Amino acid sequence: MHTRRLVKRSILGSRVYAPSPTGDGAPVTGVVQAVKQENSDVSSTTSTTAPRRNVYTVLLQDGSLKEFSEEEIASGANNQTPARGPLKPSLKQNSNNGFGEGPKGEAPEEQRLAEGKRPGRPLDPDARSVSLLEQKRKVVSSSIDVPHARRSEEEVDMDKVTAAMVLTSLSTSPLVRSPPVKVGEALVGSWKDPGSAGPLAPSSYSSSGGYWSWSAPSDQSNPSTPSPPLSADSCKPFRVPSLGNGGGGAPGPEDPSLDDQDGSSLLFDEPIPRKRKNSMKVMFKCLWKNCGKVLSTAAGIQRHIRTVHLGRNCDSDWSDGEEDFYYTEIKLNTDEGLGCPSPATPSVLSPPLPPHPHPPPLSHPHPPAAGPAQPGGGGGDAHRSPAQNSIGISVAKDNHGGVCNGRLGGGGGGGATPLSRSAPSALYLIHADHAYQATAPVSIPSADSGCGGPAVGSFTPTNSFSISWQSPPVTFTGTSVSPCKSQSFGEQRPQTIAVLSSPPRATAAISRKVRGEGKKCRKVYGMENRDMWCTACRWKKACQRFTD
DNA sequence: CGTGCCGGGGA
DNA sequence: TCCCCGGCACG
Repeated sequence: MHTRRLVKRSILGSRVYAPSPTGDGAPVTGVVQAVKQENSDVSSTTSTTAPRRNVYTVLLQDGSLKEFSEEEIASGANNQTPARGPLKPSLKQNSNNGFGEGPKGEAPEEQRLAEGKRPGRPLDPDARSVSLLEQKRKVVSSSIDVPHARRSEEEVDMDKVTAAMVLTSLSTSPLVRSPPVKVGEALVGSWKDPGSAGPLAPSSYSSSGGYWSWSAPSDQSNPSTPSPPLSADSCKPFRVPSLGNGGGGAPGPEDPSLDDQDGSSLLFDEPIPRKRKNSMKVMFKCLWKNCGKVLSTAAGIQRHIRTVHLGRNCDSDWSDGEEDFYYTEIKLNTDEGLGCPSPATPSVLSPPLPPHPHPPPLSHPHPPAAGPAQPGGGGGDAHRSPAQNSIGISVAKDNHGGVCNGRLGGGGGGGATPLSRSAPSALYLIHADHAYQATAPVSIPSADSGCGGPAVGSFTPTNSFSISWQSPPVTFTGTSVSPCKSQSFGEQRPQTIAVLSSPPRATAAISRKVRGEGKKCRKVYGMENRDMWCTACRWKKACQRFTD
């Protein structure tokens, strides 16, 4: 297919680690500017094992150009990587993964993940995928990095960053669960037999979070559980069957439905106290400061980020995965929350803007505006540095209390780990919307859940949150959360999850928004001028014009 | 009782 | 998506 072409393309511009030119041992990152091949083996481009030597011209951070051999680049950073060729495998992977295909971020991650999880894969050597993963991590984490200032620090945080990164992308790839259902509809039965709970309704995706109850047992306690059918064929099957999207085509319309389905279905894994039609919605929110753009599809948001913020409009195919970090998956109980972006609400914009010492990131002109007070973020143009790091993931939403935040950040108030840093921005955005729900950092009533034991496997952020979000605390209080249903990352390190685990469950401020004291349209204009009201008022919604 | 607004429903 | 309204909580 187009594999080869993609490969070529993706190598240039790739970020790689290279041995420090100064010899101090610290690897540096650079961008591949050119590739030269020194061997005659070039002809056999396809073989991964063929010993051929490439020389990569790498543009280092300091702006200098340097040439490295594959080995150099490899040893520079991937020394713990079990793989052989440092670049080659990854490149191949990239292309295979459909890196440039469309909704990247989606398939690739899960593929890797799936591969990693599934033992005994005959086809692709695990090493390869692993190495890719490794490489990708490095790559992205380096590129995601903010100003150059904090180099060393970054190195330290690399792990967290990368971990979170992976989570991020995972969170946007619901497909990881879908294969079993879609591919093997007939097989479903066999999977759920291990008594892994019946909620799995084969025929309806949206009915329950069957995926999760399925995945857990099969992974942990039920070694005997038959592995998913598609394991036979390594990567591609994932996408094809689940998306029904044929070749690396347009992600477009299909995604939303998938996402939504997945998202919502997962949410209802546990017996939700009540109905509610379509209260949960998975959205993807751009985390660039002042850009609260919310799209319903991962692909969409990625495209948005790529074109608008990263300035990569021309070649929509090309992506190094950076977008993944600039958006977050969020769940909305109702779209209302994020919905009210700008509507003539001067007051909304006026709140004190926190100082933003950040110099605009290279190559992106950013007005010195600040993001926080922006609710819907419908906010204007402002392209800003991404919210410090979008690793907040869907979690972000729950960071209100910040109660637990400290935990993960190591308690450091000023903690500047990428993770903790990510929280604030996201928090702002959401907080603005649900301020009323978040009051003070109240801890969860429950004894063992909540912040106390976020790391406890059973506590899953995204889901439980979304669910408990509006339901009375009571429902949540207990351990209502079922063991395994983190919406976005079933099999993630609890650590990261911990971040999310600061559930919004403020015992207080449950009910409704405090009644606004300020004047509302009704008062201001009176009934007779109803047409002058803001639409919200007209519709008996929370007034948008005179917010408090 | 007036008001703000949530939740839900109709077109 | 736009619009309306029942109904609840608050003051």
